[in-house]
Amino acid sequence: MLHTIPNATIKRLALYRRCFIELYDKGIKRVQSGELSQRIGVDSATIRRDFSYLGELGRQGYGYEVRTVLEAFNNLLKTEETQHAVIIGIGNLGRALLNYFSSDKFNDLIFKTPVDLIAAFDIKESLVGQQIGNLEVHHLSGLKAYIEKHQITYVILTVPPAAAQKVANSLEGLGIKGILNLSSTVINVAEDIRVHEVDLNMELETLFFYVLQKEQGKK
Amino acid sequence: MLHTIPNATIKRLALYRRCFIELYDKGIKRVQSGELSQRIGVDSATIRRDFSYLGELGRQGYGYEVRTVLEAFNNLLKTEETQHAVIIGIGNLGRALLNYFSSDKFNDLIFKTPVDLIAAFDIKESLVGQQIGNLEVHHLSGLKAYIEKHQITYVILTVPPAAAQKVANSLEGLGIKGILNLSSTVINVAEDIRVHEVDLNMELETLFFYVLQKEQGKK
DNA sequence: TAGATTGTTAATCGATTAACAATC
DNA sequence: TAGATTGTTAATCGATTAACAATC
Repeated sequence: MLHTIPNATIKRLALYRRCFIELYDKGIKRVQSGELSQRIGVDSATIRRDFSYLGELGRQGYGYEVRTVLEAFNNLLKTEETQHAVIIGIGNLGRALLNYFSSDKFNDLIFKTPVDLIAAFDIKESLVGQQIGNLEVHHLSGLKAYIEKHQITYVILTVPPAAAQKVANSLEGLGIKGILNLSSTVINVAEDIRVHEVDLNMELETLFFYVLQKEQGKK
Repeated sequence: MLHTIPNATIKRLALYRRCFIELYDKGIKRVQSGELSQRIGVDSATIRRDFSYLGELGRQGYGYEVRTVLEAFNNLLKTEETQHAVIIGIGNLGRALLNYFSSDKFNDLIFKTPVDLIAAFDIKESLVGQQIGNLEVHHLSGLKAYIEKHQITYVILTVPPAAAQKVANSLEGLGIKGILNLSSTVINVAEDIRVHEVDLNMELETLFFYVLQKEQGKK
């Protein structure tokens, strides 16, 4: 096992894990790199190479034990302190994410969730106090105190674009490690906070550019 | 101008376009590659190289005219027939996307939208006939007829994971070019349909893996 | 052992970027 | 013209993958 995982591999880890959770759910006990390749569309040599960064997970002439690989992922996800997250902005997108993440069904050896979502925030008075998913909505004014008290390290940002930078500013210096930014605008924060941006508008446009390119290739 | 745009460039095009729309909104008339680099975190040489695939957009010693670049993007987005999309699955995520895409504010020279979202589908009888955003919800049973009648080429898929493959199957052979798959599961469709997958759960996990890696690098 | 698939080597491919000539 | 920044060349870097030795 080498100890620096390349960026290209990191980007595929979540895909691998989801695939193995699906296999586990289906009761499939082992799988080979060639079969995985077909399922997820990644070259089998790339898969073997990627897995080798996580340890020697397979057995020659046999393949990979589903359970062994899932446990390797959980070891990777295991951290000294539990990681807590809050979500800010309870519009439709915020609600969708609350439903994904607040279902506390899995937290055992196989299905450890990397981050526990424990609270929701919004500026709208009418939402404050409501229960959505299984979390209570707090007012944005209490954000800083909450983050400090509960040692929050991750933030899911689903506020409108115009509010994003202001909220992002208020997150600095509180020990936040990462922001999943779904606000459709770039935010600037201190270097020590990792921002991962997803813009669904851009995703549709990227799909469109790919199709366009493919069509032009034909001519 | 070269005529095959590399994959790495295609993945950045939407980011560039969004940035230029923001600049235009702010009334900024020109911009240089170095300044762009700071805004979006892409090396200035990469930006110049990427732009050169779209034509000679800049002027030496001057930079890029914001309007000129936006027009170049719109030429790229311009297609012989208008591209229509439907959204399938009107849960919270579906609603969030409806609000993004059904606002028909922009469709001029500067802000051409690549795809027009024109209808929504769900299997729930209670939603059918309702107006969400500015679109009407149809019953899923009418999907095939609708796609054929209105020459739909793009589908935004926001159904639960368990329903995704079945819906995807029903989309084959109808002229669909691309699917934006937000259903949190891999779908298998014919080769001629491009699938672009976004899983918000995986995105959070990827952020977590990046932070983990960064922390381990420190030790 | 024989058969099969992993883990890894080495070659190939594509993407990034430093550096600078072209040129506005 | 002088100054500046693009567009592009060429070098570097990182990712992919064919091929196979290691080994279960």
